[in-house]
Amino acid sequence: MIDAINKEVENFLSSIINNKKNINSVMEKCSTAISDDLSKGHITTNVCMIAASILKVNPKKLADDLKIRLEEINKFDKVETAGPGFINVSLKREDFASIINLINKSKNSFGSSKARKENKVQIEFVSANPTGPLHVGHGRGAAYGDAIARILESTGASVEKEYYVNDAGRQIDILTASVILKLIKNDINNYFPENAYKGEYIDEIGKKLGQEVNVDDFKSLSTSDYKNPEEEIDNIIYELEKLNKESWNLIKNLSLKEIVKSIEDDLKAFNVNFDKWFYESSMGKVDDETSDIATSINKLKKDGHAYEKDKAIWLNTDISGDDKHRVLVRDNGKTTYFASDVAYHKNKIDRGFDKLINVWGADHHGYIKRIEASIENLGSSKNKLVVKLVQFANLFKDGKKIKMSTRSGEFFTLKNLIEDIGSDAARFYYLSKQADQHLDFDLDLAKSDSKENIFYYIQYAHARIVSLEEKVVDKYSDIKRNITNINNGNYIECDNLIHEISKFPDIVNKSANSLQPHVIIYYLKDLSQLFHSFYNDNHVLSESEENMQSIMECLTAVKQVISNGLNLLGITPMQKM
RNA sequence: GCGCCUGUAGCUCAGCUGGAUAGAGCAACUGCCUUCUAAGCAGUGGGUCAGGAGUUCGAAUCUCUUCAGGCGCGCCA
Repeated sequence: MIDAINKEVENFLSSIINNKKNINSVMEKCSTAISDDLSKGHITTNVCMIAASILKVNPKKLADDLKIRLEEINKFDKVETAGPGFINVSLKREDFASIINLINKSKNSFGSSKARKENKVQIEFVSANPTGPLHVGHGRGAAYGDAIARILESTGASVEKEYYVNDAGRQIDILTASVILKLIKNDINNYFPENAYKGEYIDEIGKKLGQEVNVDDFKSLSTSDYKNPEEEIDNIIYELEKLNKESWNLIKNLSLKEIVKSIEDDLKAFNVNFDKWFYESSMGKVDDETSDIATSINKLKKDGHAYEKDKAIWLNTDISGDDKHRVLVRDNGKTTYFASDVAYHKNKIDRGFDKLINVWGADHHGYIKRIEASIENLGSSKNKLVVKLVQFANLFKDGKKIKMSTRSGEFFTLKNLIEDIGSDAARFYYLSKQADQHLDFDLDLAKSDSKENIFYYIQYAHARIVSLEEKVVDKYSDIKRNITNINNGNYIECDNLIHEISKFPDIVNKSANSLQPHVIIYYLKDLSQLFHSFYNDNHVLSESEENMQSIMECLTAVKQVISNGLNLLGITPMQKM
């Protein structure tokens, strides 16, 4: 029906505007959509106000003219002008109610579209260093990345979810050293450097490796005084590696494997599954000329974007407006983390994605420009890359902020969170606010049984409908489903619900275009509110059988929309509460 | 100093590609369970949309500016 209006609007515009370009511009800017609520008809358009600003005429006058045209095509129940120049269209009842049948026929696919079928999208998210368990900060990135993957997929994109494993840098050496030191602690007087990882998980990895590795050679480690913690840990790594290179590498690989496995398990428990785990180490080392990392650096050098200065190799990042040039290869010959990332993004682009979405912690925002520069310098367009920043989440329990301290190894992990409130509630609250804004996450609220807990409020609506469906079948085992009494206007109590569910496809598109899952959450809250209100005002089981047939068709559609919305967020709808 | 984000009801937040009287929950007060799940519903009160200027027929929304808060600015990852 919106299409029918749009078609007539276009005819109308071409009769008053003689410039094709201006017509297109008006069509693009104006909005013809489901109205906010029924007091404004079913469908509303602001096209007259947009056109008026170009034509410099009175928008109300345009609206009066368009109204007459819309009435002439005889497809609608009522056409009205309103306010400064809106046109509100009321549909015929059977057109209005037809959405119920559409939803119940489309089922899971209602709300999805093919709007962006050409888009091959890659989303890289979480990508936490594999040096410890995921904490609640990572959880937010995980919930967000996974949700936008689902939402984009439902709007026709082909999405690949990828985790970038930083397994090549110094952090992994520190991890390895930490594990070894824990294993030999009795032989070295419980010596433990300040900068090593201290968490319990280090002991656990040690225990798991116990039989498989031989740590005797490491026991002769000499511990002397160091000037600072940084130097200390670097020297310990150097010494340990020298004592037994083979064991070192074995422990390194096994520790990494353990950690990645535990990260993967935590994410699975969080209903997040990656399509690909990309290892930084798979891009090789700079001294191997055929490696990804060497070829990208060499290409940058050859094209004059990278140069040598003070024995280091620098990338010229002027093209993106970065404040200074960045080091790719240090004066000691080792590549930087940035060099890996340059090669990684080249790798991603070479894999042929139309769009790359990086979900990063907000503390990385200063990093965006240099990556954009590298993409441009490697001959691609930085417009392919979209970086979404995710702010940290503060957790509150008993009204107090939960302290995060990574160094000591004592922190509230994602696993703790899932055990505490469940994966679904955790995902829901992570997604309840725009990702790039600070989130105060109240654990007590997430478990509370009041309306303030929107998660349960929405689930409750779903569960209530499930329960009603069962009760109705108990009463009339052979009840037929149809919407006759809604179509003929004998039953109008569902109208608000019908109007609300018809908005869902627009909501999904809006969420996809803006990459904002919280749009869906607020919509589901509104829909649930209308449902609970309906439920209190109308005792379904006391209705006539004919009314009930219609009501249940409508409520099944409502249930379907809630379910589809929750699924886009990676949340399982509750059948019972 | 530079960059990014934020400032909307007492509190927590929606609304921000400009549009119809600025919304919701909580908290306060008042009603609704002999009937489908009260984790519910209905109602009342509560706002200089941080301040100022500009663009516009129209600004919480766009621009500039001031103030306040958060984060980031390594040859770390």
